[in-house]
Amino acid sequence: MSIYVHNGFMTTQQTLRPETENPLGSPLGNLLGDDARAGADCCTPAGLPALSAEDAQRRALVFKALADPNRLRLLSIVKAGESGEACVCDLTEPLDLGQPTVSHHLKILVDAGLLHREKRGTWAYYSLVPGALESTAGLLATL
Amino acid sequence: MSIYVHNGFMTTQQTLRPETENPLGSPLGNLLGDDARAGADCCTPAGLPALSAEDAQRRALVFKALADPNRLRLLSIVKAGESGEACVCDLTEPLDLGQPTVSHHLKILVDAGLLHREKRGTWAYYSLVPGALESTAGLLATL
DNA sequence: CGCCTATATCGATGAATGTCAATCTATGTG
DNA sequence: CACATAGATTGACATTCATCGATATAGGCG
Repeated sequence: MSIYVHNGFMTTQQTLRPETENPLGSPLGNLLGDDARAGADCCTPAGLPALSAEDAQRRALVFKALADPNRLRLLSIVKAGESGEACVCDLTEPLDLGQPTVSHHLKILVDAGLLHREKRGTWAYYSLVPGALESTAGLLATL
Repeated sequence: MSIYVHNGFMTTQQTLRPETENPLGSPLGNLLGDDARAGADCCTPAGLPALSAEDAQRRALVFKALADPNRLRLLSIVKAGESGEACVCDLTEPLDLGQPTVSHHLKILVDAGLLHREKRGTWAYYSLVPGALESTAGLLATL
């Protein structure tokens, strides 16, 4: 049994555009979806994965946002700021990236629910969403 | 090549590094570039990034391994198994992916230091590296 | 030995991603 | 109003990635 006949199509690669509102809800809003099964054989037949495809997709969005060195540094700089805020002009130079690129990265972090954006006057101030990093750590603990 | 000898011990923070040295083809391969532009009007000068480029790169590797829904589900299944193990035949079906693809994902997770691979007879058994998820959570807390 | 099974690796391909230059939008200021 | 500035958006390009089919390796069995 179980010759690897894969008749599937795009079962795993749905496009998830950050353009629109998050179709899966806030990536950090929800945790905990599991059911564990077990059995015994050569391996465990293991009916269903402990993590649903949707839940995995939602969590992967957050980790995808963290999967870039420049975005990690952006978070780090924002976090390290004494006021807890930073504007784009603060973030462009230390990373040695162009302004559009930084803006793009910041958007990804905002979409992932990690950063908050507040525009005051001409400047846009970014700050860590309270508890976001802790929630993300929770995504790992509840795999 | 191959033969990843992983001396399985970790020092809380920094042990999730793959054995392979990365070529670092990143276009921003510049650090310590002290180009300072005079006149900080808008925001706090904010000094240097709290996270070095190398550290960010290393951490991003781990998050990159987590940034795929199928890999998250693989981790979940491995973790959910009562024996703490799972072999590839267990992991191929629930994800509805081909065997080479699953093997590829597993390799990425092993390289990231998240999974351990042990071959017994014909089968390869994968298990969570003890403390790996906690260490990864630590990467977030110490941004 | 030859064959079967389980897993890994290779090569190709289409999609996603990071980056920049150019441009657009909004909010100032003279 | 004209003009300058901060930031976002667009379009293009090169790189990386996820996936597959085909093949290679390696252990088990007759």
